[in-house]
Amino acid sequence: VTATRPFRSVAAYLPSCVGDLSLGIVGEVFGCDRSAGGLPGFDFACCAHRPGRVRTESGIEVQVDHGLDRLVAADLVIVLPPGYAPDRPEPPEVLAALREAHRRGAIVASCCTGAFTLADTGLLDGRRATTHWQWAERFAARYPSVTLHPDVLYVDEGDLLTGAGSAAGMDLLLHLLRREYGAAVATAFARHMVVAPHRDGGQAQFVARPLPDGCCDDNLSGVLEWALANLDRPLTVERLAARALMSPRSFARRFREATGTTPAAWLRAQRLRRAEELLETGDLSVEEVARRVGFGSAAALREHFVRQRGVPPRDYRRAFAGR
DNA sequence: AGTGGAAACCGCCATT
DNA sequence: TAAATGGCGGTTTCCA
Repeated sequence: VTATRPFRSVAAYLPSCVGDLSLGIVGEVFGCDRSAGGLPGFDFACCAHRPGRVRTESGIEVQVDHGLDRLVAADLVIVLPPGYAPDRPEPPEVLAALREAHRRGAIVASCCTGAFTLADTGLLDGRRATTHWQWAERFAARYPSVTLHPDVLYVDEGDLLTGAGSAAGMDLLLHLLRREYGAAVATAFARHMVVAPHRDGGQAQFVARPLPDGCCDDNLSGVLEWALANLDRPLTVERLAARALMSPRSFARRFREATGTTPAAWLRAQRLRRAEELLETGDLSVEEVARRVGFGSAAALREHFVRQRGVPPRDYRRAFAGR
């Protein structure tokens, strides 16, 4: 995982009746040339079992020029979901092509119920995965050897990634871009598409559970924003809870409901993310970076950085220096 | 690398 | 009665 060269050749697999939004997202990210803005360009292809016309879920006809051979040759394969219930598997040749692409070193990702296709290949056995919450129960029953995480936005298993609902495909792709090309590139893509630069993979699929009574302005999100703006300060659960006008116990509970993680883990992730940006763009010393993002010492930053990224901060900076 | 103190996490449970 | 709350304490994790 440490030394993967960024992917360049991207293939999307379109089942019949492909979901419009998933297709649109991968097209928007990989199919549109943004190299004028200094962003990486991709060799993007839509692939189907057989080249020809494919109708999307909403009835739009798409001309698909490529077949499975192009899919096998890609660095990154994205399995799109069919618009119908994922009851019948894709043709065996498709599953074989996905396995072959993976064997050749490709990253294979799925959106939404595309996870069913991915699971049908057997590649997900013994791995963690997610899918749309609506199909989680059926998925778990059909693929007992896959560890399903039904309530996260996406799951990164390195060479295999699965995204939840179709819009979470956006989060999945931004995460991939961040992983392979760095925070600056991912943020630039996000800015282009005018979406939030990053939602963490562990974030709950139900981010804002609508409350029936009038109390829709829960101050949790406000506190999170405040925390982001004051990352360099020592932020304890107790202090955050006080700011949210809750007891620490309730705050922790509501926090998990809303974000899927714990306050400390979330804070750590945000701090690491900010550190990545500073390392990529500025030339601050590692000590200074650690101070600015709220780590008590450079050693603490280094340790967490290595744990999450696999490389120490200096190497990370050097790897992205030329971009 | 090891370590001691502090913070965080989470199940449990009484209370509202 | 069902659901939310928040305190308690055992265990884990963090960090200087």
